[in-house]
Amino acid sequence: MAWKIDQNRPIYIQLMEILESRIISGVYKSGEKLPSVRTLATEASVNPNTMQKAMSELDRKGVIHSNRTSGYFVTENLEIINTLREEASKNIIEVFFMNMSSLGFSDDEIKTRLRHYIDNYKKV
Amino acid sequence: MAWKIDQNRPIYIQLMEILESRIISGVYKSGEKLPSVRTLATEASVNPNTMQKAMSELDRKGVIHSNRTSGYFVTENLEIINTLREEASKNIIEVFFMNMSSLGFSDDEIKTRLRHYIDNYKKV
Amino acid sequence: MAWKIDQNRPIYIQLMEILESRIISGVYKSGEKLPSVRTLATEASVNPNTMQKAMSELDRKGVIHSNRTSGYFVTENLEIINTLREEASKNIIEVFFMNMSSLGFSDDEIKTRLRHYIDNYKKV
Amino acid sequence: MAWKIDQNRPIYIQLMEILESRIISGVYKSGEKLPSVRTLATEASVNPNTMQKAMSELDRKGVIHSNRTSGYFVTENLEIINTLREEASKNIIEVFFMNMSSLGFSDDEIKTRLRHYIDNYKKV
DNA sequence: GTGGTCTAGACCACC
DNA sequence: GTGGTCTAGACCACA
Repeated sequence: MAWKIDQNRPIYIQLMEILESRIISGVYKSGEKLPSVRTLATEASVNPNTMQKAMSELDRKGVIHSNRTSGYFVTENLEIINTLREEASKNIIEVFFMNMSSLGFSDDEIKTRLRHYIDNYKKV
Repeated sequence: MAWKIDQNRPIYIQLMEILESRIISGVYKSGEKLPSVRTLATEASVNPNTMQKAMSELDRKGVIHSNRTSGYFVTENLEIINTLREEASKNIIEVFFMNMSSLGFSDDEIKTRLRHYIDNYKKV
Repeated sequence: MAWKIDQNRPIYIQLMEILESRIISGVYKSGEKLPSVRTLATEASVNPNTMQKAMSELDRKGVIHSNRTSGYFVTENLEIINTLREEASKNIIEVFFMNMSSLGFSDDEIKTRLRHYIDNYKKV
Repeated sequence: MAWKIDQNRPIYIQLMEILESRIISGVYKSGEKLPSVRTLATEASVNPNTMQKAMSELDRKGVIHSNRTSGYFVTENLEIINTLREEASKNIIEVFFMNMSSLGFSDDEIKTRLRHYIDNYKKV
């Protein structure tokens, strides 16, 4: 996922989401060192202070931790990462059902269409 | 769906999408008169010309048609509306699988989580 | 033919053309009385003086003649009408060939297409 | 054909017609680059937006296509150009017969006069 | 320099 | 009042 920022929502929140998704997907693996705040800020075209805020929030959540002098590291606690993973999954699924409902699809229709899609495109 | 416009994509395209989703979901029903171009433009906070362009494109697609002096009407051709509906459905489902995949979920994991979600929240 | 006036050419010339075409086609028959200048001017939405000029020019050409007090009449001389007819015919044919030529059609192509059209739409 | 615009019909439609006739007649050949929107607009003394509309409609019809940054090009699809050519031809012929009929010429008279004209002016 | 999009403001025909 | 068209002027991404 690229650094696509929506100006209408707090930027540091969006930075957190992107970093979390990279951790979930394994771009940044458990125990690995993250790029420096300055590097990430440049990459994302945001102020380093904003990136710093995002990372200290992630630190507070236990997702990453700093070694004071040597930068940020992804947590070694796999349970935390797993929780992120579950939350992200549930969130995407909820948004999916919401999108379908808002177009007037009933739960049954959604299930039918899902099954149809899986049978045609995700066949084993 | 409100008139939430992303400035990075052509506005008239997004207006078309929003109007289509309203037709799909039945906010504007087959054969019904739409609000006037000017009214919709004001609602969406865009220039009337931009809304006009969106609507004439929808006209060209056959989704709506104009009666010159009496406004725009949703097509009576239910097949066209149904096609829109099918496309929208497929699109949402594809985005859903793409989002899950980009977080590292395998097709099997996605199915499992879907089933779990349905069993817990969409039980009959 | 209606009173369709092109503002770029002299109006009285166009009025003459329209009146002549009505005589050629028999709307106004040989020997018949024409509507009054004032009536025709109103019909055509032009100044009565302009219509008057058109008609006195037609008078000069011998196509119509005035009885001083009782208005204008189409000439009884069928040869004059016939000449008009021949000229109009030739003119339309010339414009036709010019139009085709200006689109790049050779004389042979034009003939072929004419024959094809006649065979399909003007069969006896 | 010059840029002769009739103010009573939509200008962009007439621009389309003129551009099409230039393509049919080979002024702009298949695959060739057209002058820029702005250049053509200046030539025709119309607003660039109006010319833009004409050209994007021609794009939609498949007659020309744009390379975004390098301008518009005439389609390489000769079939499309040929279709334009056939339609234009048929249209001119129909107008010709209509004009003759409206002057009171019967189909047989039209044929006779055509033959006469061809024999005298278009002899091989 | 190219096409593409958008806004602002105006005028038209139609009913 | 409706949609439709046009002009003027501006900004953008792309190469």
